[in-house]
Amino acid sequence: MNTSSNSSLLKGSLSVMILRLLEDRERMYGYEITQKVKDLTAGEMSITEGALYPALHKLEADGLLTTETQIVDGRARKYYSLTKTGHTEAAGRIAELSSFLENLNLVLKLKPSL
Amino acid sequence: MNTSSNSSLLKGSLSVMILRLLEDRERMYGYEITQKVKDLTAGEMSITEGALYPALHKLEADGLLTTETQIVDGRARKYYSLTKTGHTEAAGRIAELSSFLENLNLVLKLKPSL
DNA sequence: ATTCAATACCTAAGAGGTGTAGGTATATAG
DNA sequence: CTATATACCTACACCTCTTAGGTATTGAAT
Repeated sequence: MNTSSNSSLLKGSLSVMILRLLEDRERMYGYEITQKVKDLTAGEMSITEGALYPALHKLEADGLLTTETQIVDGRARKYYSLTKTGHTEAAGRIAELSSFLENLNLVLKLKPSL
Repeated sequence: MNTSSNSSLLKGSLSVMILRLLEDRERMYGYEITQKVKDLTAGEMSITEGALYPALHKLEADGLLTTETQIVDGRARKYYSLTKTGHTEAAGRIAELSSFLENLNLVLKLKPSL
């Protein structure tokens, strides 16, 4: 994936993406998240499993997600859902990131000084 | 500054901001960059010196910036400018970051699935 | 039969950017 | 004479991410 050279994430954005996806979908498993991100970005963004699983585990350890494992077609799937705290935190972190991105854009798209 | 608790940068965004500011202004010194970012973002974003100076030094070591020191009002200022390579790299990195931000927004603003 | 791709989870080690917390020094306002 | 703004710097720790593995099942292709 990523025909172009760079696919590196910006530190901190991954967990917020996970939170955002779970706000929309209620219940997702790891592999599904990687595919959903690829779908949404037309293959331009891939999240690596080495980043995803630790992020998921941390979110769970922090009490924002709960898990439920199911066997589907002979393979184990670990479904993640937002806890009540997770819903609240998700809203806050998404707002925070959005605000940061707006500020970042103010810098990136600054009007040329004459 | 930042009355609110969080002011942390997304890893990798700082050097691109520096490059972007220098595309606009030709010549800037460190302290000026911190002030410019505050101005542009109405005080909502502050870049810490502990991040700024190492970033500036790395950009210089990588050949993207050159420096010129001047004494102004009794204080030393170290002016940074884009090298020829720096101009090229700046364009590339800004495009890369912009592309990443668009993809990130695709995830953050995804339409609710019905 | 065997091999490869996709599905599905995981971890360890290391790199690298950032924040915290210092340090030095000058000019100016109170 | 002290505090604030200006102006530079570094060391250390933290934390995310990438790289590079590992295990296992299913289904398609050879």
